[in-house]
Amino acid sequence: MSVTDQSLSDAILDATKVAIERWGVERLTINDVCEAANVSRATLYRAFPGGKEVLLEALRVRELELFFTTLRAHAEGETTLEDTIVRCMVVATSELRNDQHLALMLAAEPGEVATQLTVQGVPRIVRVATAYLTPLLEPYLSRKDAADLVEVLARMVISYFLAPSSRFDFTNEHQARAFVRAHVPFTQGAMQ
Amino acid sequence: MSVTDQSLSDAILDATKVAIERWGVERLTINDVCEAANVSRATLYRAFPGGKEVLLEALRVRELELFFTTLRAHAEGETTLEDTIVRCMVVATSELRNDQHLALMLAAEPGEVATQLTVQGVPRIVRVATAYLTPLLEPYLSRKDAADLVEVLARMVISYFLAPSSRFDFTNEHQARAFVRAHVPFTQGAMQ
DNA sequence: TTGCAATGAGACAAAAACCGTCTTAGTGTC
DNA sequence: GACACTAAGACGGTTTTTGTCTCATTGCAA
Repeated sequence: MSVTDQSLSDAILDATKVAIERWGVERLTINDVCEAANVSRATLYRAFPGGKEVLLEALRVRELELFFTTLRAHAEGETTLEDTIVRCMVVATSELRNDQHLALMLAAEPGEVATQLTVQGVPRIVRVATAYLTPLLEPYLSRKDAADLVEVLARMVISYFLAPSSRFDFTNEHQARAFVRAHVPFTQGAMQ
Repeated sequence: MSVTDQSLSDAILDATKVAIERWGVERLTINDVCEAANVSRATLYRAFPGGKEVLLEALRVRELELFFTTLRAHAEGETTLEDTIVRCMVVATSELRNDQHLALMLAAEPGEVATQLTVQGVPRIVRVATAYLTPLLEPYLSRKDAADLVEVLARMVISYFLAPSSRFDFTNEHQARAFVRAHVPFTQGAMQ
C-alpha cells in the first residue's frame, strides 16, 4: 500500500508541523506528534524508523521541495531573465520572512537557525534550488551558467535573509531589481 | 532587604512570564525561568521555596491583583452605577480576550484553562473581584448589595468569556449595557 | 580591612519524562 | 478464516528535570 503509506507519512508530517508550532522543535516529543496525528507510537515508528531525527529530516525534505515548487510556480510567468531572477528573489525572501516554519525547513529553534542554515543547510538548499530553478533560466543561459547563477542567487537570498541590510530589502521589488542589475551578470547594467 | 527581595521576586516573576510565553506552562522548566531571569537555581529556590508550583501560584496572585487594579482604574471615572458596571464588564472581557496571559492568571495551558477557571479559579476571582471592585459601587449601593452584585457580575463575565454567546458580546458596550439593563438589579429597566 | 548577606556555579541523588521496542488485542479486507 | 494494519500500553534504559547542598565569589557596610 504505497499510496496509504504516502498519505500516512504525510499526515504524520502534517501533525509534526502542528506539534512544532505548539511546542517548538526543542520541546517536541514523539508523543506530541502521535497525539497531533491521532496515531500510536508504534505506527509512527513504523512510518519513520529512527524516531525524531528521521522524522524531522523527512519534514525538512518535504518543506524544502514544497518551497521550491511554489517558488518556481511563482516565477514561471516571467518573460525575461531579469524579471525571473527578481521574482524569485522577492518571493523567496518574502516567504522566508512571513512563514516562521520555513526557518524550520532546515533548522531547529530560532537560536539555532543561523548555525544550521549556514553550516549544514546551505549546501542542501543550494542543491535543491539548483535542481528546481535552473530550468527557469535555461531559456536565457547555458545550463552551466544557469546553475552557477542559481547558486549565487540562493546564497545571496539566504545571506540577506539571515542578516538583512538597509541597502537592499529583497522583499521590495525595486530594491531587488537594483541589486540584480548591479551585481548579477547577464542582466542590464551588470558589472562585467 | 525586603525591598531587594521584592524586586528580585518581581524580576523572577517577570522572567516566568517571558519563559511561559516561549515554552508554555506545561513545558516550562525551572531552568527556563532561571535563564530568562539571569539567576541561578539556588537563588530562585531561595526566593520561591517549593519550586514551580509556588512560583506559578505567586505569578497568578500577582497577575490577578494587577488585573483588578487596572480594571478599577478604568472604571473609576464613571458617574453612575450602570456606567460603572458596563465599563467594568467591557474592560474586563476585552482584557481577557486579547491578553493570552490573563488566561494564565488562573490556569495552565489553553486546554486546562476551562477546568482551572471554573473549578478552582472562580472562587478566588470572585473574592479578589469583590475586594477590589465593591468600593466602586458603594456610592450607589449598600456594602452588601455591592458585594453581591460584584460577585454576580464576575461570574457573568467569566461565563461569557469561557463560552461566548451570540446574544451578548461584552466587549461591545451597547450589548453589555443592554445585558445590564435587562438582568442587573438597581439599573434602569432591570427586572425586579 | 573585615565580616556578612546574597548570589552564582555546579555536584548530587531522586523523581519524572521520554524513548524505542515489543506484545496484545481489535478492526477491516480479501 | 487468514492477513495486514493499527491502537493501546507495558517495559527497561536513557535523558531531563528537580530540589538540595556545598563552596567560592561578589558587593556592601561596619
